[in-house]
Amino acid sequence: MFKELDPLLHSQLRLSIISVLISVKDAEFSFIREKTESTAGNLSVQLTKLAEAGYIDVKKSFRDNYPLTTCKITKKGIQAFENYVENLKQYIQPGKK
Amino acid sequence: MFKELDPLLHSQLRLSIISVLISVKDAEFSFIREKTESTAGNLSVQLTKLAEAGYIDVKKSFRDNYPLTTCKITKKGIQAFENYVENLKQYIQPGKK
DNA sequence: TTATTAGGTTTATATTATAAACTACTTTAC
DNA sequence: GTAAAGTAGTTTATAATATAAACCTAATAA
Repeated sequence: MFKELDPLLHSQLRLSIISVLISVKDAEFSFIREKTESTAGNLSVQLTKLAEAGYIDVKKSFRDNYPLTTCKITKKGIQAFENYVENLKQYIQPGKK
Repeated sequence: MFKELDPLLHSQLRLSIISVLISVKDAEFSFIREKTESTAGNLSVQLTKLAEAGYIDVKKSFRDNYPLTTCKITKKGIQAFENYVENLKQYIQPGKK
């Protein structure tokens, strides 16, 4: 009856991250942090998980001598997100086919 | 930016339960168990949580000598569900204001 | 040169979800 | 009438997650 909700996406913070990344080319750590209003530690952990799953690519570089982490959603990530949203509809549109 | 997702509803099983209850007058434990494909233990725990939050009413009776647990969503539960769905849209409809 | 800030990561703790074990009966078969 | 199996759950223990606190390294400012 109910399709499984990808546990990696069914988390408020990770879903926020993907939601932010889906509509931009890429995003910096601090930008994602502001948008999602998360702590750096939590964000770091969740970005790592999403990266390990292949949902995002994380690029580490330097800018003005400081480390800079940039994230970009992958095709797999987009696919997973779209699938998640599709499955979720079963839950939130009761009665609909 | 992102509104908080009610942690009580942002759980696959509890969301399934509410999703089932929202479209029926009431439902028996075993019916919910079948629809949600959950184990009895897990279901019992999650029903208790939803009841403690006032999202559902749980009625215990007997039928044919066996215990019978019947659940019904409350106004508060409906409200919470509608609110949850509304907030969730921010996450899954990127770009839409 | 030590104090503060940037930009994170790692580790520890608290919270959740899930599964396994248990309770309290009832029915069926011997 | 009593042992075995089934119904309908609850409780407890364990595994998985999320979050926060502490830490790290290097850069800049005082």
